Parts: sequence; C-alpha cells; structure tokens
Amino acid sequence: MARVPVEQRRKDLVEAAFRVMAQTGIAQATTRAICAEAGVHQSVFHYSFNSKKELLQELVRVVVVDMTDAAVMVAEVDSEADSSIRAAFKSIWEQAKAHPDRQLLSYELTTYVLRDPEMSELAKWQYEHYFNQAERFAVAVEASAHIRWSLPMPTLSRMLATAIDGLVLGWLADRNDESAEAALDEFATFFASLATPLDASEKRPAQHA
Amino acid sequence: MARVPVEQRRKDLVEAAFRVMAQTGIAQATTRAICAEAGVHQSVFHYSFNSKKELLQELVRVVVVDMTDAAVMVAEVDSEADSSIRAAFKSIWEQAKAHPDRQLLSYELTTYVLRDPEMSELAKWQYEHYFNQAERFAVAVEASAHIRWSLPMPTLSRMLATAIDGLVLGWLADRNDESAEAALDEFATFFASLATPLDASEKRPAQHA
DNA sequence: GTCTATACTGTGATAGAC
DNA sequence: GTCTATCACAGTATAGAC
Repeated sequence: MARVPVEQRRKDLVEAAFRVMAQTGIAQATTRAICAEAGVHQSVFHYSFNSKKELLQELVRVVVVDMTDAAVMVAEVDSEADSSIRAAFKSIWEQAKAHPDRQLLSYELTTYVLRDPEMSELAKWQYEHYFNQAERFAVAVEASAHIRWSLPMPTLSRMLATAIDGLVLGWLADRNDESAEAALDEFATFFASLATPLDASEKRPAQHA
Repeated sequence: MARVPVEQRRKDLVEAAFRVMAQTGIAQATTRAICAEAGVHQSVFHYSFNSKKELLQELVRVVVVDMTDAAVMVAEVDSEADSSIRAAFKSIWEQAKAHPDRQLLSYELTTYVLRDPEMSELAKWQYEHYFNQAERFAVAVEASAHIRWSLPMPTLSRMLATAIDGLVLGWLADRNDESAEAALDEFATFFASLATPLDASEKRPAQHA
C-alpha cells in the first residue's frame, strides 16, 4: 500500500493487536492474526517490531493507561464524599459492563506478563497505575467535599482499586449483575464511611469554591 | 512401566499438569511438558484423555476445590466475630504468600476458560465455589460468635471473596507485602463492623455452647 | 496396553526478489 | 519499503509396531 513511517505502523499494529486480543484473547493474538486485522502482510510485523514481546510491552502501556483513564477520568467529584464515590463507582462499573472483553484482557495481560521475568515489572507498573488513579480520586474528593480520610492514603487507594478489581473479575466469571452491583453498593457505603468531615460548621456550604 | 489403570493415569497427568502450570504458567503446559513431568511418553496423553481440553476441565475442578479448601477450611471460628475474621484472613493470606504460583495459576485458569465458550461455565462454577466457601464461613461465624450480619448473606459472601481475590491479585502484581497487609487488615475491620451482637445481655458469655 | 515414529497444523521469524 | 516464499520449530493428535 502506501509508504508509511515505521512509527505509524507500530501504532496501527498495537491497535490491531488490542482489538484481536480483546475479542479473542491473548492466546489467539498471533502475529498473523494481528497483521490480518491491521490489513498488512505478516512480514510487516517484523520490520515494525523486533519481536512479538516488543509489541506486547508497548501494548500493555497503552491499554492500561487508556482503559483506566476512560473509566476514572469521567467521574466528577462534587461537594459530598458519598455521592462522589457512588458516581465514580457507577462510572467505572458502567465502563466495565460496556466492555467486558477489554476488562478480561486486562487480567490476561497481568497474568501473562507475570509469567515472564523480563516483563513482570509491567504488572507491577500496571497495578501501581491503578492505585495512583485511585489516589488521585481520593485526593480530589478530600479537596472538593471538605473531608479527611480516616485511613492512610496508600491503604485507602489500594482498597479502592482492590474492591473494584475484585468485583469486576468476579462479575466476569459469573455475570451476576444483581449480586455484583449489590456488593459494589455496599463497598461504596463503606468507603463513604471513611470520610470524616473536616469542619462541622462548614458542613453545609453554599459557595462552590 | 507398569500397567496402570486409566483412571490412575488421568490422576497422575492432572497432578503433573498442575505442577507444570503452577511453575511455568498455563501457556507453557503443553502435552509434551505435562507428560515429561509425569514421566510418561507423550502418546500416553491421548489414550488417557480425548483432548487437552478434557484434561483442563478436570484440572480446574480439582485445583479450585483443593486450593480453597486448603486456605479456608484451616481457619477456625471462635466466639468473637472480629478475631474469627482476622484469623481466617490471616490463614488465607499466609496460604497465598506461601504459594504465589498457585494463586497466579488460579487467575490464569479463570481467564483461560472465560475465553472458551465451551468452558466459560467453569469460571462461573469457580467463583460460585469461592462465594459458597465465604458463605459457609460467614454462617459459621454467626453461629459461634452469636451475631447477625447486617448485610444479606449473598452480598456479604461476595464481598468477602472479592476483597481477598482482589488483594491477592494486586499483591501478585506489585509484591508489596506491607501495603497489601495493611489493606487486608482494614478490610477485616470493616467486615467485623458488619457483625451485630444477637443479644446484648449475652455479650460476654462464660459458657461455650 | 504400551511405546515409537510421525502426520499435520500453526507459530514466530527471515531471506531475498521487487 | 513491500511482499512472496519459506525456514525451523513446537503444538496436538494419530497410526501402527510391539
């Protein structure tokens, strides 16, 4: 086809790999399948990447960032900790329900890289990213809802990410919406209970700033 | 070697497959590697099982039951909800720390079977087993600690299993013992807070029955 | 029942014509 | 840069000698 710079080729292939992996799983994402999805011949693969592993490393970084941003950044915090938490949980949950295949892929990527000593640091990076996103959210709630969390931030952020992560995985397995959503709701109640008002007299402010 | 009944051969191969998978991951567990581990020739595989998938189905059932039993059944409940929960969490956590490869395998098995429509019901069964084990524990605590849970049992048991499941996965990724254990501890505190005494006057009983 | 040998397919990766 | 052809190897599964 057209003469395309290597960097663009790599982007195209990573995106194609993401689609194939999300739809059929990481094991089915062969170089041939990825190239077919990208609409290029298989030999294109190896002058865009030195190895399949190289593509995978690039893909993990892109997928983790894109997926968490898509889920977390949408949620807006307001002046109440309780409603902020519930809104965020709802947003993340809707994202998960809308794209179960992508969620499943994120777990596949985690276990896949954990089995390869050369890549296991990527799993660490992936979960630290989750925890960081949770922390960013928790800090934002502190600021806008005028509360303090009654747990140390690292512990709280890990618990937030853990609850979501565990709920999604369990739901992927049993697809019991009702049960998973009830659990999600109770976790939200729990986390809301960890927010203690900074100043009781300022509890009902009229100003937004 | 000796003439061995087919059922024994199947058991041997499942156990060998479990060892290979736990050590090197599900993707590396080829029929050749499994047979090598079991000390038999590769062709033995296909007159013990009709296909590799058949072995996997048998393996999932064995692994899920054995691993949860190993972790959950050890924990003994006592007359206090708080200490019962902490003891159980500690027991499960120590099991996980002692055998991270087996834990990782359980996640690999989940994602693996979820990608195969013919096997995805196994993932459902796996998590229902987890939830059932959690429920058995919760019921036992109710009986021996004279409390009632302030949440519906299905919701509570799902939350218990979810918290553990999420914590273990996150720990496998970042291997931060301190952070994971702090989160585990706070989850334990939370679940303990869901136990409300059945009868205040019976709060400090001297009898064990 | 057991094992040797092998069929057949699909894999990642290359060499070399254009 | 692009594509055809192919390599070397690993995967599951089978046929057939013993």
